[in-house]
Amino acid sequence: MSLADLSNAAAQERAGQERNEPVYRLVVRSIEAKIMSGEWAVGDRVPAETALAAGFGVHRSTVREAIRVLEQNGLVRRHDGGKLLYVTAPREADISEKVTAAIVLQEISFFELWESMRCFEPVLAECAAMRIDDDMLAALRANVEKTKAALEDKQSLVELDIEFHQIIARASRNRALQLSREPMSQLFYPAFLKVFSRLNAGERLVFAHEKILQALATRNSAEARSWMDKHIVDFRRGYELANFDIEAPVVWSGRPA
Amino acid sequence: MSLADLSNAAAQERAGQERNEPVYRLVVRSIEAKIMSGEWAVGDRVPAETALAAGFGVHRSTVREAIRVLEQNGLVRRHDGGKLLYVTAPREADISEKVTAAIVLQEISFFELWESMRCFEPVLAECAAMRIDDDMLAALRANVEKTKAALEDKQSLVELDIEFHQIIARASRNRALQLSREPMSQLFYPAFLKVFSRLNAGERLVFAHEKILQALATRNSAEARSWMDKHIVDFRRGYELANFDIEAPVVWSGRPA
DNA sequence: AACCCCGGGGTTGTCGGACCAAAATGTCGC
DNA sequence: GCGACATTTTGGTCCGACAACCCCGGGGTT
Repeated sequence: MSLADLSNAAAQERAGQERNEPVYRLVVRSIEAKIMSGEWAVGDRVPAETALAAGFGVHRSTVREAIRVLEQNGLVRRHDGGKLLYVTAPREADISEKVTAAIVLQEISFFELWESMRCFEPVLAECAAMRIDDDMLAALRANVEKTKAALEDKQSLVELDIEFHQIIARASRNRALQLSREPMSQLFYPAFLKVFSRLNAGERLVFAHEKILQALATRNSAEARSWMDKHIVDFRRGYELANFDIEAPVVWSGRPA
Repeated sequence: MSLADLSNAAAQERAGQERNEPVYRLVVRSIEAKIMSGEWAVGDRVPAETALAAGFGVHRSTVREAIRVLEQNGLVRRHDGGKLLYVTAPREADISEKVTAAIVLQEISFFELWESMRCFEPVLAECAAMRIDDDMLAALRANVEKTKAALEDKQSLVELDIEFHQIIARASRNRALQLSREPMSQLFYPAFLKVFSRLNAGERLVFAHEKILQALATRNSAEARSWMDKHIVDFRRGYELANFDIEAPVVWSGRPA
């Protein structure tokens, strides 16, 4: 870190598009670049605010605003309960909230969400069939058993369903797809609760999950994909049967635990 | 906005999980809640920093840190060149950078990215076939014509390819899928440049694009999907033929224009 | 040697106040 | 009605300060 960094960024700016970029944003970009380029590796400790301020030749308040931005982007983080700041790779959760907010505020329809899930889930199942390991298979089996035992408890049913799909997503071993799916599922599955409250679809759900599990256990990716697709299509029918408007914007149901 | 807001948030916190949450975060949550609940509608002007500080009973610096967070989340924004802050719904671009950073720093492999694109693009093409309008069809035709004329200029070829897929994504009229695809494509298509530099694949690209365009024009969603799938699979072959390691982590190639 | 307690130093969170440039707004003359 | 000019807001940055708290190492105990 040095004084030159800001001048560099400023020069790049002059040649570029926007003039008069605030200093705190220059600081953000400067630090961002250090992290993305690997100069500051994940796990490294970030210098103290005062040190950064001195290094960049700006006031600590300015540095603090930059840090808030980086923190929000998940590029730096303080270990639970601690004060010290470390470089870190953004996590699912960092992204997920933001995508969730975007979907809600853009008033994206439930149909769009469903269509996305119909895009993701079958592919994830297909990938999972090829790559799932015994641990995850065991977890899935346990999940299905618990689901069978919870046919009466709508709330648990929904939670178990979410878990079922989450395990499959993990088993796909494709972090990019997981990243995309996570926020969707966050908004999608709560709709399950509404549907289950009106319909008695527990049996259908267990049936589908069993079929999918079986396909995964035998590493039959085509079957896994096909059953998952049926499962998702089936859910849409349930949604409409329960008399919900599929074109209505997705709604936001509070914070997670 | 009132003094009560922070006490509410603080109370919620005491009952909740984390103790000692910083005030600026309470301010964030408070404003966030106002926006998500619709109390502050999209398009409304956000009060001045001094007003907010007075309202919440905190120092202006504290409010500013909160604003940086909200700004980063895309919940508030200042209209181009202006100073005033307005409530707004997060946009693609807000999300996109963050996901991009996450993918790079998590060292996600190009294979995972490719698999994601193979998940998205065919579905997007399928949806587009059902919903594309004449304007977008015209835009696609123009794009393909320009591509034919630019067979020698690798750089333009890549840009036109990106545009081609972007138009289709828009034509799908599924904003949720677009949201997911955007960051992937941002990292994916730059790889095109590397491939095109080593292979002379312009003809194949134009051929595929023409087939896809034709399917879209005739609203044949099955064909659109199938050709797009071939197109993506084909790209992977090119990537390997050009002797790139498909398991290597995705790399970050600077800022967009 | 391993462990726990403790206190000083480092770091963050928050505050008060101040200045300037640029944007926003109001005013006036045409 | 509409532009040019004067005035008020507003955001960006800085200075300096202080308390609470974490961090880490030293010293004592087992």
